[in-house]
Amino acid sequence: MKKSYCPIDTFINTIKGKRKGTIILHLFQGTKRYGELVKLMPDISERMMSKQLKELENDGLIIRTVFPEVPPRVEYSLTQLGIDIRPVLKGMYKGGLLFEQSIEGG
Amino acid sequence: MKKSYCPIDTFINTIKGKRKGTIILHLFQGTKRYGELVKLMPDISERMMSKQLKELENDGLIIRTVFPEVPPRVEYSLTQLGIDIRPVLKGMYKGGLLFEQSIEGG
DNA sequence: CAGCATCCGTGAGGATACTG
DNA sequence: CAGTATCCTCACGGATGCTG
Repeated sequence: MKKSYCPIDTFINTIKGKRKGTIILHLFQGTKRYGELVKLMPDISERMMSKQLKELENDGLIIRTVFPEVPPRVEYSLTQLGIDIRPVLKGMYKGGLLFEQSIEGG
Repeated sequence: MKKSYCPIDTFINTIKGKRKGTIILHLFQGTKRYGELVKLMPDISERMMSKQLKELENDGLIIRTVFPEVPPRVEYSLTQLGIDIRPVLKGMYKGGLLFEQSIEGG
């Protein structure tokens, strides 16, 4: 993650990746396994899912925990930073609903 | 603007364009002329500025008013929809600050 | 003053196949 | 199960110049 000209751009650049917002939204429900996230979001390929997850991890928003089991198990959960932006994400969700209403309304 | 799989993606897709967040932030201060916006954001080219402004207009977030004068004058202001998302944008701004702190903190 | 036209490079993201 | 590797496309955005 790189500092931008304005904090709002820092924020946008961090969460604008493909379906990142939805991934975080799902993690608000609690820790999830990789396969669970894939099933929850059938429209994104596994390549994209792992890319986005890795970026979110690098940006300090989520934690990746590997369990040394067979078959392998990997769980994803939010960091404190990820939890902190929950109200913002909720606001964005509501904002998205507003936008969609304004489409339908013409 | 196109409806997405999840409202939060609708929102992100609408404001993820280059410097759109900052443009809206400036318009919270009140109506601004095209040249004012350009001066406020020297790092983005005029081509980009007019592109972003047009997209924001198409998405129903800002209003473009042309004054039939010589020399020409064009003013940009927020629509009700643009005003409605003010708290969200403010939250994103604060979230961006959090992210930047977490960079500096390591 | 407030743009648009044109050209072009880059990288985000899609499709498919393979692996520890 | 949870990824990675490879290849490819196209639209986002940069640079520059022109116009009503």
